Amino acid sequence: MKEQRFSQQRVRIYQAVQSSMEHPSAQMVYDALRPEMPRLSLGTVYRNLHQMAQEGRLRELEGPVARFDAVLPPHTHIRCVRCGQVADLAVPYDPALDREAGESGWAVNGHDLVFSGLCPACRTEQPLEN
Amino acid sequence: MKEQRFSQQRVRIYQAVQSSMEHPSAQMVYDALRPEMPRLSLGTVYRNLHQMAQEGRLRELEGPVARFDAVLPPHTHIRCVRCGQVADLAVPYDPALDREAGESGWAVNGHDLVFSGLCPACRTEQPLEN
DNA sequence: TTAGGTGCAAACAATTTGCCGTGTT
DNA sequence: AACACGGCAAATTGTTTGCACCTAA
Repeated sequence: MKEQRFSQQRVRIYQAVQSSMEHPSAQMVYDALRPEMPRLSLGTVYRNLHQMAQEGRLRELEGPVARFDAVLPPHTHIRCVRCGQVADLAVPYDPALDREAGESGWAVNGHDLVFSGLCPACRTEQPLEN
Repeated sequence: MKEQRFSQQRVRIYQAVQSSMEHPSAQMVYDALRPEMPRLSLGTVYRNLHQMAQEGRLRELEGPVARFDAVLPPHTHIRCVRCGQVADLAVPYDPALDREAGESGWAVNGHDLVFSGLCPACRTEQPLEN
């Protein structure tokens, strides 16, 4: 793997993910940093998030739009099907399952336990009629 | 909800998902049906898959590219990080977790338990150097 | 007959990439 | 100075949608 440098952009992007409670998407990180880094480009945000995910410095949560988490130990998430919000959830995550899954012929990396539903804000909204 | 008709396309699209072991994507369904339905369009495949998912006749598995499953009872999946293949996995799925998650203030729909790793084919491939 | 469905092409949205000048080491 | 990195804009990819014609009921 290539040598790593510490550009201001990379550092600030990492901090933006780490300091956010909302498991931000690339766009959210971009929006958060733009005020203080007006020349920042969205491509750079994507490049760095993806790179840090590959190095294992960030965790990428997949879905219709990718979210990022600076908390590395695997844990449970819940995603709002209406607004896309992602939050941590205090439901136990069982690493032992990975061993069990290993008997399948696959080389198992790990697993994601992701709930879905309506977040507190969205559940009170009008369900959109049709 | 609107009246449902049974167009040939919808029926064949459903059958294509049901008869496939591979949790096909829209593109895969399209490719599978094209030989026998040369005028089928990819838009129609997307429209029908999405509609049947909303009706609950299909289950949509999200990820970088959406996959569809005709087996409705929730169960465990595993996805290959290299080729994207999705398979069923004989790791127990615990519906009781949904009740537990309900204490969070969210209106919980359910959850997905998705492992990731390398499928038998990909694990023997050269890990791409860099 | 009449709503819902289809094909097609254009529109979109998320993400990736090539190029070339800049900044870190 | 060397090579990784950033900005920018164009390119890709997955998915959705508007419209005019078609078809199941």
